[in-house]
Amino acid sequence: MSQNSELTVGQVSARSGVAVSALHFYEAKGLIRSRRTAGNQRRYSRDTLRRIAFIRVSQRVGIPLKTIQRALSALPDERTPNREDWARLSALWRSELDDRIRQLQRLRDGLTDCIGCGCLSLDRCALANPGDVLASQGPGSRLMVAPRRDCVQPCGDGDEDGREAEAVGA
Amino acid sequence: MSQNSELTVGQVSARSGVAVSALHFYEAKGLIRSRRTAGNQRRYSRDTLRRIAFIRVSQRVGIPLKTIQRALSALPDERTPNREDWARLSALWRSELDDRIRQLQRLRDGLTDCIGCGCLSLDRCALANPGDVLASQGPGSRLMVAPRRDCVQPCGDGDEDGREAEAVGA
DNA sequence: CTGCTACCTCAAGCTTGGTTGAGGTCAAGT
DNA sequence: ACTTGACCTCAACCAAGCTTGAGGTAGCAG
Repeated sequence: MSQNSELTVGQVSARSGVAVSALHFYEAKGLIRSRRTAGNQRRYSRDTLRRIAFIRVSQRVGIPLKTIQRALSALPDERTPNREDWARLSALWRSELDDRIRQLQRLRDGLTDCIGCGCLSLDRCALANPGDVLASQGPGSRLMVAPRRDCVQPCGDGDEDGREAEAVGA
Repeated sequence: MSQNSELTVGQVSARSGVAVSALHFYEAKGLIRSRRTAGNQRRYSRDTLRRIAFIRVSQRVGIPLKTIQRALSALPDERTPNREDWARLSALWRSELDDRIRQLQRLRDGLTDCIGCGCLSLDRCALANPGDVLASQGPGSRLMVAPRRDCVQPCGDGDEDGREAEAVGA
């Protein structure tokens, strides 16, 4: 058995539930590293599993791989990361996560109001989060709703007219 | 002025903050519709702004465009949607949003524990959400973490060994 | 009539996060 | 020696959600 404390790519895949191709991909992106055998095969140290765990958790928080990579690169090189290292890293996402939860909650509350009034006026309802730049740091790629001007103003006041000036400002 | 209650694409873009190209895109995907002038230019009815508002909100909830499209297609054709219509639609995302908030909260709590122990053991920590299939319904495209087996088991028990059998199943 | 801007179409390109496939090697079992 | 399975590389492809660019039209001002 290859219980030599080193793992093959297949073993890592099986134990992590991450496809081999994804592991290659992560390696290409610098998220994990491997030693090569004489025959050019990858061998992973056990803490790679922890890296992968971190990657998966981070993805679920909604962090893009690039950011995860940057975070991981803060781990000590040539020393197996210890508890504290991982704790420090995990703590990084904590506030990110808090933010995202708060955003969604605001969105939900707004939406609830909106459901009540049915107007979908974004002045008063859901999207009315001016300065909500961190918003939509959603997973995947760009939703990037914020940077321009997040706010649509469909309904003026009553139901569905609204000609409240072309105050769109360039 | 084209205050004829119909809007040009540029006006809609300005008022919604959505790029003209994106509006074309939405139209191609069947999320919005337009009338054409004799000269083949698009003219939008005012409720289009509300549709766009709905689209943006939905995206922030993390709903993919295709799903949003399906939802929008439930709106009455050839009758301007009223409050109730919009309210019904918005309500659709309500539970979705609740789910996502709950997921993130669980993730946060798990992560908090994890920060304490620093082990990043996904048995006990953050990712240990078996059967969490709805998870990672994140925006953007696929994070699709769940369908296979979401759980990595990096650390056995102590710190960084863990050879708890190759119980990886299949 | 010229010129300008806003508009049109269609195709190609971009980013993220991978997967799929072709063509070839390594390592182990018989 | 041969076969099998796991592994290797590299390029191509996928889906979402757009943007960019080329080449052309519409419509208004002067």
